[in-house]
Amino acid sequence: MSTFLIVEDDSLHRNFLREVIIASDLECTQLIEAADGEEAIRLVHEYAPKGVIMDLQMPKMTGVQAAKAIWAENPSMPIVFWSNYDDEAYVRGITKIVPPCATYGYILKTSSKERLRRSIQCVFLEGQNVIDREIRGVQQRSLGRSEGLTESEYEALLDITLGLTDQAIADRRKISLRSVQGRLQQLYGKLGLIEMPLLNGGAAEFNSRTRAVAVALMSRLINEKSIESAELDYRRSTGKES
Amino acid sequence: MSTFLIVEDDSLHRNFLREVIIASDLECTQLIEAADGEEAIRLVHEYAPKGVIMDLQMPKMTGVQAAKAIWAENPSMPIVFWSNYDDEAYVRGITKIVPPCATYGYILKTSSKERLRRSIQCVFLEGQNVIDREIRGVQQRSLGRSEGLTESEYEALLDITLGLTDQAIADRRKISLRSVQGRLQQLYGKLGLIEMPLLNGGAAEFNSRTRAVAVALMSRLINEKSIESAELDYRRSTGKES
DNA sequence: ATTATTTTTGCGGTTTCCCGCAATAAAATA
DNA sequence: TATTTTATTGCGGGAAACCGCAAAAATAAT
Repeated sequence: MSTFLIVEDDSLHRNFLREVIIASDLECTQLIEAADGEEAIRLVHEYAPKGVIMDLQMPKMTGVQAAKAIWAENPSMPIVFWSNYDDEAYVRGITKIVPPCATYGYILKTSSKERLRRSIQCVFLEGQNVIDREIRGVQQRSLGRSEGLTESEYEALLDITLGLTDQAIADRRKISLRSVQGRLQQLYGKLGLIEMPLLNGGAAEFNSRTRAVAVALMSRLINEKSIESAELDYRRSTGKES
Repeated sequence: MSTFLIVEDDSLHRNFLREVIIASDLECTQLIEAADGEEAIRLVHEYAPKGVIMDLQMPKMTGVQAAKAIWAENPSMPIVFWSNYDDEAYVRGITKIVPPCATYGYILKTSSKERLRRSIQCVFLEGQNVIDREIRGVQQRSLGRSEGLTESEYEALLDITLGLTDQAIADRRKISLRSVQGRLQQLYGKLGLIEMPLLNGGAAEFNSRTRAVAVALMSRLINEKSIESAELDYRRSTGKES
């Protein structure tokens, strides 16, 4: 007997997933459902399902975080991520935490029912990793003329997005003040903030720091969820008040 | 004969809406659908439906913008917004553009089928305005100890979110540099940025400017979509390159 | 081991931001 | 109209941020 877990907050989508799984020729004898990450973790614990299929965007806890928790206990658990977005923030988050032995899939919600069904079969039956083509593009998408961001730069981006000062970042990352500024400089360059030739002799139009956040947000390098988890992360690493 | 228009990018939700409308005892003889704002505007033009029901979050164009365009030509068109979010950014956007003579509804996607059906009937049959209770809360929700933001302050918030410098804001809004800073000061206060007593004698932990953006984002005062439309707005008001 | 390449760091100077104090100007209220 | 309240502006100083230049340190490549 095999159990599968659906993690998805929208009930319409949950029903849809249920249908697809039933139609997938998995020998699925039990189907359990969770509406958010915490519940998912609990249910995995309790039922030890054969596989999980989950939305990335959920209340309380990102799918990425939930997956991390699940994999922490159960590194080989197959997980299919079914998401609306091709945000770099998500993809980066996942590829960073997927254990070598785990099989997983990343399917966009715009995919057809057929494609989703096939992908589910590939992951849960064949143990293959399946990543939608559109996503693979994101994995090494270059932003404008430059290549993607370094881990350091991405970190710095999150830090300024949180509103930290240079000094605070320096303390946190254990590097000098000037290094922080160096990384930011690098970041600004890659985000294409420095090219404006300042046509009119007037003052600068943009503040690099805040503009960087805006650009990153608009080009989906980061998103609201990633800000929230960065915030939690920061809180945990400093004052331990929840 | 009466026509209704569904505007929604997610096909599952579109099907759901179709079902509900059909079950609503509207004398609906024709049901047309659009997957994004532009298409919606076109279809309204072409079919002159009796009413529109639309998602707020869509590709290319926010529901708010689409509604604005529709109401510009057809100020009395009844529109039901069906949205995932109770973001202040959306609510503020809508209440700013709804014409006095228009009837509209704002229903959350978490509402039950029944409630949605009833709401649709109220709007399209009875010409009532229907706003989910959870939303009404947002309309004058107070942020922390303070009341909501002024229009000026909200504007300023968007401006710094875009990454504009104080000077650029001053130019744009036709006020002095110092006024901009005054408004920001006000904003920082309302966002609760100034209370940290700076426990350790160390340097400031947060940069007010960027921190304000982070806080606003996390408390849903603004969202990604509102940034994007603010960006367009700004571009249009200055260099007119698209 | 040696040579490239990248990162980190320091110095110094300019710009921008942050904000208290206080005088107008404008708007709301009595 | 008189009075309160609120918003705008100027002044001024201290704190961050921004950034070019260039040396030292750490990494990667040959």
